[in-house]
Formats: sequence, structure tokens, C-alpha cells
Amino acid sequence: MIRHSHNISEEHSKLESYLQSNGLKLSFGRELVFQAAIGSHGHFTAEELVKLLKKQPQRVSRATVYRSLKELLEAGVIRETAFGDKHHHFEHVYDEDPHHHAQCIRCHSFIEFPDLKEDTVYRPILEKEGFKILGHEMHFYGICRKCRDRNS
Amino acid sequence: MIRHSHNISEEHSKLESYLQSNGLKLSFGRELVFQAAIGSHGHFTAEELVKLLKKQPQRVSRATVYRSLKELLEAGVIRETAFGDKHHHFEHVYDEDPHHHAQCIRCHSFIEFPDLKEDTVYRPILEKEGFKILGHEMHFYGICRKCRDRNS
DNA sequence: TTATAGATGATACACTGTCTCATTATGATC
DNA sequence: GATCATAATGAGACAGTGTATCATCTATAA
Ligand SMILES: [Mn+2]
Ligand SMILES: [Mn+2]
Ligand SMILES: [Zn+2]
Ligand SMILES: [Zn+2]
Repeated sequence: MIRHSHNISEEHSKLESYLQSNGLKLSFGRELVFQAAIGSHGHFTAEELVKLLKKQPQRVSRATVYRSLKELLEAGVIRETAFGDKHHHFEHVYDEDPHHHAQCIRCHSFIEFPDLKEDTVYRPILEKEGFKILGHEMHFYGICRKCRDRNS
Repeated sequence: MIRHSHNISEEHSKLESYLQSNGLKLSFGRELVFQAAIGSHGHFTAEELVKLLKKQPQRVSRATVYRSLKELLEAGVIRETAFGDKHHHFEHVYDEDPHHHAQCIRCHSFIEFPDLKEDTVYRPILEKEGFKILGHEMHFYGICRKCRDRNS
């Protein structure tokens, strides 16, 4: 896929402003999780990051990884991508063209395809890949009214 | 939401033909899970069905519920709807207008909105609901090439 | 320095979804 | 209806995820 010209520091700023507006600090643990997430290729799970960060000289606990991932998610640095199995899957937004996922309900594998803005345009792409479409839905993510109110 | 004129027996036929083409039988347990799923209002989790079916005179085991739900999913009687937490959420397709879900990344609640076929049309609807959109993706589900080949 | 608030890690915990396997049901064939 | 092959079932064990707790550590401001 074609890459964006986004800068990593731009992503880092997302995190910083998120932390600031929530009274949180840019700690060393958070920084490591950020680096691991942003440095990943393709998709990753929380547990994968846990294992990865266990190998580093600077240890980060499982609790911190889970906590930090939630923050990165809300900050918009990463997004959740896979469903259907019991893992949370993520990918970073940086250096990725907007794309969608088509997921197999049997093996939970998925294929990626570029965001073409129009529903009907996607079908031929997927069918050419041998993917039998059973259905689709548009999945928006964000903050609901209740949570927004609760926060202020 | 406006209802379709779909018939329940039409949904039952979906299941029957799925079972037949997979060499499976329409057992009593499957029938009960089907009834419970089709009779549900809104969304439901696997565990909710398990509890529900425990109260009935005819018992159905947890294993059977999970197994049957996968079949109903593949048969197209139900679809998976919610993500982000560790539960599988389902809803039946019967008597439901095509719609999408917008999910809060904090509390995992979601709102539903009708399928209007066009991306940009959705945003004003969600924003009117107080939902702050952080992003979206089109989620297709189906059977991947590998799984289709493996099956034949 | 002291006080305050946030950050962390270890660990316990609840619960989901999967798997195994012995047993039972089903239904086709003779 | 007896026999046989195959599918279905239930009970329980199981691994693994994501959450919660809480005592301890750290950073920052006063
Ligand atoms: Mn992707
Ligand atoms: Mn719905
Ligand atoms: Zn597959
Ligand atoms: Zn919310």
C-alpha cells in the first residue's frame, strides 16, 4: 500500500495532547508502549506487545501495556481492527493508508483493501480475492454522549 | 426501525439448507438455540443464551450453545455485531432493517443507525446523537478463499 | 522537604471460548 | 427390528484474556 508522509512526531503529539487534556504524564512506560506500537508492522495484539516488551532491558508490566493501549486508542494513535476471536487486535494509524478489513468467520483471518469511499466499489476487489461476502457493516468508533458528559 | 416482512420459516430454511449441505442434522438442541436466537430482542451474547436455555425444561449444554451459534452465524441467521470487549455479541437478521453500529471505545455501548448506503450520510446522524466519531471502518464478513478451498 | 497525585508491578480474579471424551441419539441399510 | 456408522451431546477441564486491587514507587509543585 502507498504510504502517507505522516511523521512519527505527529503521532507522538497526538499522545501528548491526549495525556495533557486528561491530566496524565508522559511516563517512560507509556513511551515504550508507544514506540512498540508505532514500530510494529501490520497488526498486533496486546499480548504480543507484552511479550515483546518483556524481552527489552526496560521491563513493562502487563497491566501497564493494557492501560497504555487504551490510551493510545483514545488518542487516535492506534485503532482496533479485528473481531470475532477473543483477542483485541490493533494497528497503528501512522504510515498506513486508510483501509478496511474483510474477515473470515471461520479462521478469523482477514484481507485488507483500500478505502475507496464507496460501498459497491469494494465488492469486486474482495471477490477477486476469492472472498465470499456474507455481509458487511460500517463500524464507527468514538466516544458516546454519556462518556463525554461523564468526563467533563 | 421499520420491519421487514421476512418470515421466520424463511430463516429456518437458511439453517436447514446449511445443515444439509454440511452433513449435519437438525437436532433438538439446535432447534432450541435457533428459537432462542430468533426470539431475542436486540443483541445477545452467547452466555446470555446459555443462561436462558438453562431455565427451560429441556436443557442445552454450554458447548452446544456455542457450537450452534457458530452454525447460525455461518448460515446467515445471525450476525456478529459488537467488538471491543471479550464477549461475542450477536443479533438475528430476521425482522431487522439493515443497520450499522457506532460503538463507544470507553464503555462499549453502541448506537444503531440505518443503512443509508453512503458514508457521508451517516456522520450527521451520529453527531446529532452526541457521538464523537474518532473513525470508522467497513467491516465485511464472509468466507476466505483458503477456507472455501479447504471445504471442497 | 513535604505533600499530592499519578504510575507501576505483582498478583489474584472472573469469565470466555475451546477442547476432550465418554455416552447417547439418529437414521440409513439390511 | 437389528446392526452399524456417524453425528450430537453434556460435563468438566482447560488456557488465556482482560480487569481489579493495592502496596509501593515516582514525579512535580509548593
Ligand atoms: Mn490493517
Ligand atoms: Mn443491531
Ligand atoms: Zn478462513
Ligand atoms: Zn461510552
